[in-house]
Parts: sequence; C-alpha cells; structure tokens
Amino acid sequence: MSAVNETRRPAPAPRRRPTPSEEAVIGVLRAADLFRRRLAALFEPHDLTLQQYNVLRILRGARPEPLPTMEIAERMMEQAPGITRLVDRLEAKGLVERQRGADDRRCVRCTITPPGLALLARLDEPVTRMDEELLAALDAGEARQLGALLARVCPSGG
Amino acid sequence: MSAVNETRRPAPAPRRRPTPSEEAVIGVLRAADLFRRRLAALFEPHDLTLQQYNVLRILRGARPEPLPTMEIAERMMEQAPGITRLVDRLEAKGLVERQRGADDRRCVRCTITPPGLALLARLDEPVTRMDEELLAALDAGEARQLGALLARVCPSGG
DNA sequence: AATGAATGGTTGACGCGTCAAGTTCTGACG
DNA sequence: CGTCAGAACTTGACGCGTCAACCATTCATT
Repeated sequence: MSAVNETRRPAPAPRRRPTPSEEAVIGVLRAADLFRRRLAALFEPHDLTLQQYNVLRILRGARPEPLPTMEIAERMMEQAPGITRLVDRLEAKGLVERQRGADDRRCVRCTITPPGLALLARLDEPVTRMDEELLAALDAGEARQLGALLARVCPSGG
Repeated sequence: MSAVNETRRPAPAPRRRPTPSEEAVIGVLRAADLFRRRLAALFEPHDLTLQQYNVLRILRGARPEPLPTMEIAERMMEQAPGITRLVDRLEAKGLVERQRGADDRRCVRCTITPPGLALLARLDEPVTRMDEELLAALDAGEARQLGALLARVCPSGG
C-alpha cells in the first residue's frame, strides 16, 4: 500500500503559505532592489553612484555649514569607514572638499563644492521624475499611504 | 537696498517639500536597509549572509530538482557573476553541491545538501519571527495592505 | 602636568553586486 | 564537416558596506 510512494522522489517542501509579514518584508526588499537599480542607472551617465548622490544631497542640505564625517554616516545609517571612502572618491572628482576642524582637530569637515551643487541641480528634476515613475502603479493617495505605513515601520531616526 | 542680504551667507536651499512619491521611495529604501541589517544579524552567528540564505531558500524550493546558475540569478534578480561566487562560498561550506549538466555541459546544476537543509530548518522559525518583529508597528491588516501596495509597485517578475 | 579613556577618523580584509572580457560548449547554417 | 553565433558560466576589476584594528586628538582624573 505504500508502493505508490516508494517510487516517488521526496516531495517538494510543503511550502506553507507566507504570512502577511513575510510577504511585506520580501516586498520591501524586492522593491528597494528595483528602485536602487533604476536610480543607479539614472546616475551612471554622470559617473555618480547612488550612494555618492546621497552624500551630495546630505551635504547640500547642510549648506552652508560643513558636515563632519560622522554626521554624514549617521544620516546615511552607515558605518564611518564606508563614508570615508565614499568621500574620498567625491573629493577626487572635485565634488566635495574636506578640511580638518579648526577647533577639534579630530573632525573632518566636508563641504559640497560648486561643481557638486551644479551636478545635483542637473539631477534634481530627473530624480523626482524617476520617483514618480517608480510609483506609477499607484495613485497619489496610495503613494501617501505607502509612505505612511513605511514611516511607522521605520521611524526616520533609524 | 540689498545691503541686508549682502552680509548674509547664502541661504540654505529652499528645500521644497518632498512629494508623496519621493517620500515613499525613500521610505522603501530606508526600510529595506533596516530589514537587511536585522536579517543579516540573524544569520551572522551561523556564518551565513543574507544572500547566501536566499540562495539556499531558492534551492530548497526547487528540490529535488537541481537549479542551473542562471535560474538562481533570475530568481534573485541578479547578474550571473555574483551568483557564481555566492555558490562558490556555499559549496566551500558544504551547503550546496555543483555538477556539470550531463545533457548540456555548459550548465552547472546546483543542489542544496542535507546540511544545507538542516541549517535552513533551524532558521525557519527565527526568520518568520523576525519578519513579524520587523512589522510589529503594523497590525495584520496593515501588513497585508503594505504587501499589496508593494506587489503593485514591483510585480513579482521583476 | 600626566595618564588613561573616549571620540573621530582611516586602513585592511572580506563578502557582495556590477560591468567587461574571456572560456567552454551547443546549435544552426552553409 | 567547418565555422560562426549565441548560451552558460567564470574571472578580473571596481565601488560599496561591514568588522576589527589602528592613529591622532581631546577629555577627565588625578
């Protein structure tokens, strides 16, 4: 009576149905992957990466104050070593300037340069257009709703 | 009459209010960052990375059929080179086996090993618990809603 | 002032993802 | 049968993110 089973290969995992949480978490990861790719493609012709763009945005937001490396790291939710090298490359391209702090010589004060600002200015419109495009499947109310749900999942401060 | 401005530093950018799309896109990216970090921390004690875990999940899902590298790449929405090296490491740990295709010798057929399955089994429960935890701020209905919105933004197939 | 802890940052090593350029193999076409 | 296009990887190089270790500077304490 077990003969029919004995000739079968092991059944594929029962694949229990994913919970709503599981599905939402995977959805967030997948969507982020897609967004990252699309945004990266937008910056690539300008020899800029998504992360480099983010640093520039943050520095522009702080203007005219310079920002110490650790500040940038915090706003990007990232460890300091990554930022150091990120700013290394931006500095090499002349988009950012670094200067040891006068009062506290441990700090490195980072400032966006005029070429950096010019580059950002050229990107502002394409980026907002891309944001719209990425959420084209949702109407304005749904986009707001998505933003609101995510804001509760991940309060701005980390 | 411009004297009052001449002594001022350049005003900070007008910082136009972000659109709903902008906010939602940033929300997705931020949430994904957080999720990745939390999940990575869950796997780290087992010497596994998030991506390695994903490969194992995919291979378990395909069981008992082996999966060619390109198949894995497709399901992970990733380029082949990354997968090759990912599987290199999994193979080195004995969690995956590779074998040249008999019919088409270009293909490499990847299979999850019993130790790989055992490791996944040990992780199943902590992972679903983490998924719940990550969305603890939402009730079940909201989680479902989030999943539904994201499914429309990023249909499963890419 | 002197020492020891803490802070800000950099460097090294490693996993990961991408692109560009190979290699091996299949399959179609002449 | 020969050749040539394309598929399925594989390798090299680079940017990125993390951890651990390190240097310089500051702060606290004595």
